[in-house]
Amino acid sequence: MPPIKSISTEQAILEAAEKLFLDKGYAKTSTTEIARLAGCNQALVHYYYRSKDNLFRVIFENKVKMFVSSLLQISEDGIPFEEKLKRRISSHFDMLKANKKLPILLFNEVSTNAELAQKLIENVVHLPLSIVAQIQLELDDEFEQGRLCKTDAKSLLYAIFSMNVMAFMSAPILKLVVHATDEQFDRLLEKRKAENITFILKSLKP
Amino acid sequence: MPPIKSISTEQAILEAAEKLFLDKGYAKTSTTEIARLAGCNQALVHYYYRSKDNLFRVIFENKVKMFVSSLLQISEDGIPFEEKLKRRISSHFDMLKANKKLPILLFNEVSTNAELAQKLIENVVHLPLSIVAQIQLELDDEFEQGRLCKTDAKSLLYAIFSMNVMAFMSAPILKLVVHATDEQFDRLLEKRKAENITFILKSLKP
DNA sequence: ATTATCTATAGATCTATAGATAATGC
DNA sequence: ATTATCTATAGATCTATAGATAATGC
Repeated sequence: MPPIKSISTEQAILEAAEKLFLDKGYAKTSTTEIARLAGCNQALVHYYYRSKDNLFRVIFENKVKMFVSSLLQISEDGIPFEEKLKRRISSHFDMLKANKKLPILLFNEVSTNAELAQKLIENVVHLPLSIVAQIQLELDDEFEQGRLCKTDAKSLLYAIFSMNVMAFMSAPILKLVVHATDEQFDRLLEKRKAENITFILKSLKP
Repeated sequence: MPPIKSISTEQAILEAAEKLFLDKGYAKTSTTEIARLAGCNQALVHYYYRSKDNLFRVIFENKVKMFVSSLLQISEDGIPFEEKLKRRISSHFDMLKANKKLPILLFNEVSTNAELAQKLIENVVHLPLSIVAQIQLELDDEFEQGRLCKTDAKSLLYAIFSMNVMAFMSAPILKLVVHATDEQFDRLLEKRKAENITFILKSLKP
């Protein structure tokens, strides 16, 4: 059994790497820097994770799943559809808020590293597509009762995903443009969330 | 006067750099590789552009302006508002189609390179904000005539921007997931464009 | 003369590994 | 004995520049 202290170093490397990858991207982060932040020497990074590439994959395979599936959470029953939808948009937005830098990193690495993309995708394709079908059923039901217009579930999810993710992708630019403090920007984000919800709901009106 | 042939090498470096930066991002592209693709030796890259950093800025300052302002083109007069809006969404989408890899590159570099971000922003802040005001006027006018619901111009532009840009950001992932050929994917994109237009217009219904 | 191009190289990385030493578990 | 940690280093970059040579414009 490996002692607790060793697990802690292994973990420290993981956390340092995650922070640095998110801040600076894969290519601009060095294993030397990861080691420094983790408080150990650079050889240990390879001792535990073999290669920089592998370390990246270990960290982000789970994140990718979370990132994509967060939109497809199963929602509670016995709540009006509109309320359920509101909560879905809201919780997706909140997940992003807790992982502000994740979208850019993932999109960038997937698009500049074909091999990595392939490997990440293999583990994500089996997403809960059944939930998309479930949402489509609810949408059709609401449509037949005249409560909203005919809507394609994928289109709807795409719109939610786009608008929510874009809030955080464009944040670094926006921050510079509006010269907001972190607190002010936080309030801006909350406004953004509310607007996204309003906008999506409006698009569903019959 | 510099001879034509020299301008052509200078230009070749520029084009090689643009292609590589778009394909692999800033950090993963080396000046050696740029030179190879441009058909000259690596020292020339620095002879013409001084540093890799500067070369990047030369290329992308204009792109950034184009990227952001493409949504704010002045539209022709004497056309119904809805038609004008359709064209705006469509032409924004088409600009992105002609620069598929630009969004990811820009978002990534801005978020991982604070200094670069600052410099790029300084040149873009003076955007045609008057056009946003103009669009707001038209929206208010349409609202008063009962043709659409009360709508905030910035929110509307944000939605268009988000949904259009996301189509191209998510393309590399989507391509892998659906196993589409380039042609099939192109048709998918056209469908996406139509859906974005439909979705946006629906959200404006009174 | 001036500008463009090349060769060669300094100096700074950076990743990965070999091999020594220390710490831990049995 | 095994696992964790360290030092040291090979080998491969990569950016930027110095200095030589070739091409061009006057």
